[in-house]
Amino acid sequence: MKNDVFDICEDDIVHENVVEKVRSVLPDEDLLADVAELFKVFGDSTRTRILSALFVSELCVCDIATLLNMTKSAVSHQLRILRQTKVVKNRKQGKEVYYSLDDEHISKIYKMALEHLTEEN
Amino acid sequence: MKNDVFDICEDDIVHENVVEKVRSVLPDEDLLADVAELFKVFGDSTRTRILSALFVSELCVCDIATLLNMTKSAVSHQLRILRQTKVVKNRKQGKEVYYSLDDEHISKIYKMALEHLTEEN
DNA sequence: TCAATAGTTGAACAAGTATTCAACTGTTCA
DNA sequence: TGAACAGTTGAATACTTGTTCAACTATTGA
Repeated sequence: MKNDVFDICEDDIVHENVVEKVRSVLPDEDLLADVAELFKVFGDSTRTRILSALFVSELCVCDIATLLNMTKSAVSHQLRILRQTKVVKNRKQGKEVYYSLDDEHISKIYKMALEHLTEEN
Repeated sequence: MKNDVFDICEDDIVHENVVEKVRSVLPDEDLLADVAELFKVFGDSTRTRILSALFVSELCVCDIATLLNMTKSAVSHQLRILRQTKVVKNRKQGKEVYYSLDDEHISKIYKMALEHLTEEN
């Protein structure tokens, strides 16, 4: 049987008081969108590989491409995303561009996730 | 001008010793993929909104749908993802299914991200 | 000055994903 | 028993996104 047109819950069944309580303390929608954007940056294995490399040492694009066995172009595109979100910074020296981590908070979040996945309890 | 066929760095220019050092301490590729998968779950604003609601209180699907102004179907699809990744758990009571947070580590990571975005320094 | 290399960028393509829609299950209650 | 509602699910659609490709800039060194 088909659902009602809007598939919306009935007013007398939803827990109105609970919903209102939650709504009143919920963070701003824009902030939650920012949280999602931040996590999205880490939600790609190419970028997590780049980041874990940069935890060890500053690296140029060529180094990273070699390390990950990817084209410079593909790496550069991902580095742009990491740059725009202030996760990495870069400096130019001659023909080469060196990348390193920019943000300490980000590192902590990332390492916490790694610990979460590696520890057994 | 066109790049060379594979767009790969020249052997004599890449910093071989640095690359080898980094390669030797880099976490396992599968683990880094898991990290990315974990973050991907948080990388959607619908899911971050669901999670921040569940931080406040256990809620049924109908409550969440009302709170987010979404269809039950859309919410249910996202809850499935959160269930499969062990971020939330559920219990059935009568016709209703109640969802709550499952993992304490996850909560810490999430709250750290929120702090990171809200504090100014 | 010009060839060679590092790196960036925009467009195109392919793969992945969130939402919608319709149909379905399971539970309640009259 | 059957109508009503909560919730789930698979397929379709629309949108997003990572990689490739080709062309481009900038710098070095011969």
